[in-house]
Amino acid sequence: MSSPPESIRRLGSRSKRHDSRSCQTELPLMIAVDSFPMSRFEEIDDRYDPHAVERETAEYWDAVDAYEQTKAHRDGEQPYFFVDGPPYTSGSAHMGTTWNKTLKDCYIRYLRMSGYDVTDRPGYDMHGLPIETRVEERLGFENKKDIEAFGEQRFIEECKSFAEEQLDGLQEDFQSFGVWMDWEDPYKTVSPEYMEAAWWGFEQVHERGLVEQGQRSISQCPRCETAIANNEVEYEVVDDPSIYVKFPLTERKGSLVIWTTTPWTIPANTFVAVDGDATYQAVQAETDGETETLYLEASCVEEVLDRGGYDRYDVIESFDGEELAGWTYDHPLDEQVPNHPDGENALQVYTGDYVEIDRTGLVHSAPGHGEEDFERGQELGLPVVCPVGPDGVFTERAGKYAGQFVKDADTEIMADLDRAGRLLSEGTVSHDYGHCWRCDTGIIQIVTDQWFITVSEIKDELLENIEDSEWYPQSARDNRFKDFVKSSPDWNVSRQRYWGIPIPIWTPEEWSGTIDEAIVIGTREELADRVDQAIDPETVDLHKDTVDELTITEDGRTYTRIGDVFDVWIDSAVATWGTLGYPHNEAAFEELWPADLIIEGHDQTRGWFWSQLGMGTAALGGIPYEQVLMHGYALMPDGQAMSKSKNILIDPHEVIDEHGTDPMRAFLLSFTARADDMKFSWDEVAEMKRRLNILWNVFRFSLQYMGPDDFDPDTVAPADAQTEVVDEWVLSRLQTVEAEMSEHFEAFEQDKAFDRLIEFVVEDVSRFYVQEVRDRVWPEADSPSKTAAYATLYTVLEETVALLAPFSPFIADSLYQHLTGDTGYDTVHMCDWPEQADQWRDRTLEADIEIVRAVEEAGSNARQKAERSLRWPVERIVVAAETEAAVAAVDRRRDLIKNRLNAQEIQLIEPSEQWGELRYAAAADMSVLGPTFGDDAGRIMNALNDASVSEPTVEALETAVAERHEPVSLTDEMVEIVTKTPDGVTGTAFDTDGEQSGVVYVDTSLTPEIRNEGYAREVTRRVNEMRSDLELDNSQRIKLDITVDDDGIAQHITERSELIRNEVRAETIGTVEDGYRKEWEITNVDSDTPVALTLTIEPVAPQKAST
RNA sequence: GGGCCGAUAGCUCAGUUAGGUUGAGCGCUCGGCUGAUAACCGGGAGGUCCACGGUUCAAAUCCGUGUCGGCCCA
Repeated sequence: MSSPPESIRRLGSRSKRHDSRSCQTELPLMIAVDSFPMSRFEEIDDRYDPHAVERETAEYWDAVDAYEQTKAHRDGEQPYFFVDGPPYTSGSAHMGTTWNKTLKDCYIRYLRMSGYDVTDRPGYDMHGLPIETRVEERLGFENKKDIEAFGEQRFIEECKSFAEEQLDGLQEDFQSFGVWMDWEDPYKTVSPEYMEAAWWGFEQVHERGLVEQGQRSISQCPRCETAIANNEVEYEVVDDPSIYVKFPLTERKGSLVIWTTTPWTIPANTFVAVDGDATYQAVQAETDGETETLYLEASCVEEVLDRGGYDRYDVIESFDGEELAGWTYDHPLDEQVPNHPDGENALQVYTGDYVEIDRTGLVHSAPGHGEEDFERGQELGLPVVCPVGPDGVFTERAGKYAGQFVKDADTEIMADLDRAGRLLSEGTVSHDYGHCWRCDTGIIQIVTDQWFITVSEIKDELLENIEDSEWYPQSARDNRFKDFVKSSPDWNVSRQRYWGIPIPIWTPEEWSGTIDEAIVIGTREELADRVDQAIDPETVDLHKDTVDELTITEDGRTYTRIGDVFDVWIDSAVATWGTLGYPHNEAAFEELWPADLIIEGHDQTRGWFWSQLGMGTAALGGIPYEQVLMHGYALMPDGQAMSKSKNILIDPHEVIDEHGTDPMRAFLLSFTARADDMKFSWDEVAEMKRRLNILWNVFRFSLQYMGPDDFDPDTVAPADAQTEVVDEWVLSRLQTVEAEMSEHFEAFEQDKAFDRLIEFVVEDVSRFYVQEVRDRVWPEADSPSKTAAYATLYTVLEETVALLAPFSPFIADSLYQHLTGDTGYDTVHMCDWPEQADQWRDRTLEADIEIVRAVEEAGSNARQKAERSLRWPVERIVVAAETEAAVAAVDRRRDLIKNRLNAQEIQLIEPSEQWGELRYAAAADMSVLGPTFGDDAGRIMNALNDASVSEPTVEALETAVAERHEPVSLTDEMVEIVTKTPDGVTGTAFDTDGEQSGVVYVDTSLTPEIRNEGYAREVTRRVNEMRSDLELDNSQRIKLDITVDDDGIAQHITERSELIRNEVRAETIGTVEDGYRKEWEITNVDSDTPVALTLTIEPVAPQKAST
């Protein structure tokens, strides 16, 4: 993505409330939404309930026109032309579409926040055979004749209303996914404006001389009676005949042997192809005493003769393939098909580069059917005979088979060949065979007249234009896409159907067949000008039923429209200008074209990515999109493809019902959008909900204090407050996260951006910062420390929800409203994307805290080993730092570590020093000691085990052994040095960036002071739990009664009663007769025995508090 | 049959650009915390990095072959 203009970048998030251009200023809205009163710091629900949040936020959006305002807010800024790839309007949104639209929404929201005026018109692909077949099914039609009987016009109406119906469903689906696009004004490929865009594009292509009519071998669906595109062919395994046929040679003895799975193409046989470089053999084969000569490729001989059931054979001669060229043969069905292909060059052997050496190495070729056969036949100037009609029925040309459906004639053809002694072998084969993607009918290859855009003529230009686009990932462009473009044939754009954009070609009576003689119409206006009938270009519909009536008379000749409609891929191919209403509206096209960005799945490489390149290049000489984000496919949890027809799918609505839209979106967006497929996972969606809940809890915590304390974020920014180390740290982290997220977004890696954000919320804000500020916000009295914490939290939260907005727009906006009330924008989606502020970025501090956290982790591990809970202070913590970075960080952040680990003192040991209280011992390795010392080894081992030395060296151990045993010479291999800590001390190593950085020792020795503090905290914790049981407000005062069944402990508690009173907001500690009583058990730390503790609390009536 | 992509802990994914002791979250398990609490924290177990072969001192990573899955093509 390119950078937005400076003027936009400079609008930092902190200044946005004073942005004079905000809609809020221009459109003072009367906001009074009963269901969503957004007064600042109002408490939020106890638990994050996605459904409630989404319902309320959607209502709120409607009430304040949030989408419209957000769009208007960027009106006139730097334009960003995003183009929506139109989903096809048959059926509802599946997980793949959901992922696709969610990605689009995420990037559009991000781009808007980054300051762009983004085009966001959604589109729908509404023409084409799939809809026709669905409508045919609905109406119970069998074939085209039913449609003709029903009436073209009525049928087109039915298709239109079916498509509109489906469109409505999709619109609802997409909105329920929280996608913000211009749902009021989608582009529809069936509208006259849009159809005109296709006409216009086609006319441009024609003017470049790239339109022609011609014969081609095409895939035909005999039921739909139309050509279908290669990518509309679905392959399925079917059983077909597998026959070896002898073609009798005319000028020499014997027969060529060919193999085919389509006996019905033999009537059209025109030549036999061989591999010029292969070796063929003449074989004398014998069966039942009769011999015959067969010609086959050498490596195929044995298998074919075996299949033919011959008793024996001899190879009598060898030929290069080249030598066979020119041999002539009799048509194998010469009696049954008298009018078979014939002529000077027909019924001969030719070389062909499509010949594969399998089966027989000789290929039966019928230019009237197969694509390769057709092309080779054209080269050779052979006649093209196709004795099959568009409905798959043999024509008169097929002789005795005329009137039969081709597949039905297979049996008879094989029988006839057999009778003539020309069937060498007959069997069946299971193989992939093409079927119509809509009606599942087996396709046939036939040659018919079709209209083409001759993209093969501009292949170099296509490949050059590809270079003008950036793909994410780029490898998809350079491998997959280029390969496809290199091998793409001319584009057959004609379909013999009804529901499509009519091809705007009018041909005269007695037309010669050349394009020069035809008329191509580009616009509605031109149509109105030239046709004989009076039509209004503003209102005319362009569908087949209308335009087929229109004639053109020029220079005394009358022209009628050809009957065909466009391949539906033409429709979406013109989307970049169709979506702008071009050519009808010129201004937007001039300003915006080509598209800045398109986002689609990798199946579109051969679909929309290609069709747009082809059409854009042929019509306008350029690629119509500059950036492509190509994502993967949505798969089932087990990695299988989803399939609607097999009912193997995850319905997005089911996911929303179960977990909510925001968690689903977060899940979808947490995957890379760069080509990899996504496996759906229910668990991960639930996990996303849990993570969003953590953010929810952070808000709950913050609002609980900011509200009652009347904190005013508009008067205190962090820069004005007395911020402390953790405040500065979390603000620095925020800047880092913002910088990283922007970087990832620019690289179209929203998944990584999202990771950074969630990690920040969970690890830094929730687990560290909130824990750290709790003590600061608890006291009721105002303090600079508390204010700084609020100001920090406010900034962090406000920017965090902005960062979250593209991912989970509902919860982000809901939290934003709770935070800003009526002081902010009406929606978080109007905010500027938070940019990092250098003033808060402090890398040293961030690195320090990383070390602090590593020390803390090791410290809490050491505490756990010593079984001393965090509630209990420890006398001291010794950090033996092993790196200079650790020394510096621990030294600088002593207080923080003290606080986090509840220690009274932090002692720092530098790498050059040794902690004097440590001792070292050795574990002997007997596998080394044994061979070295023999009998003595056991005694040396004992001496080593008893040793306790002050330095971790072999020399020190030698000395120790010498004192207990006798001097010996030890090596490093003989011993492993182990550390012995003083009594009451446990240690755990810590590391940073994978490097061991030191050891944290915790001294758990008890002192009277520690006992006072520890027992007091045991009491406060339990009292506070009881306050929670009673659901008391934070400010509620209580009376407290403490009874403990141990005089020593009672004494410790008494000595800290002041602390307890403050921590639990108790007015008095004494006898409470009538309160909430609870029995507890605490542990006497000295004797490790349980002690009964009874606590009673009673809320006191609030006096008119002065606080 | 061909092209492209993927395969790493029970699950979802990092790590592959540039070879150097495989990581995270979830789940499981043990423990802790308890004024955000249906939240949160710490410890632990858990791996043939799909298989085989090659290059290399050294391969999850590079090369080759194969298997499985996905997309596209025939």
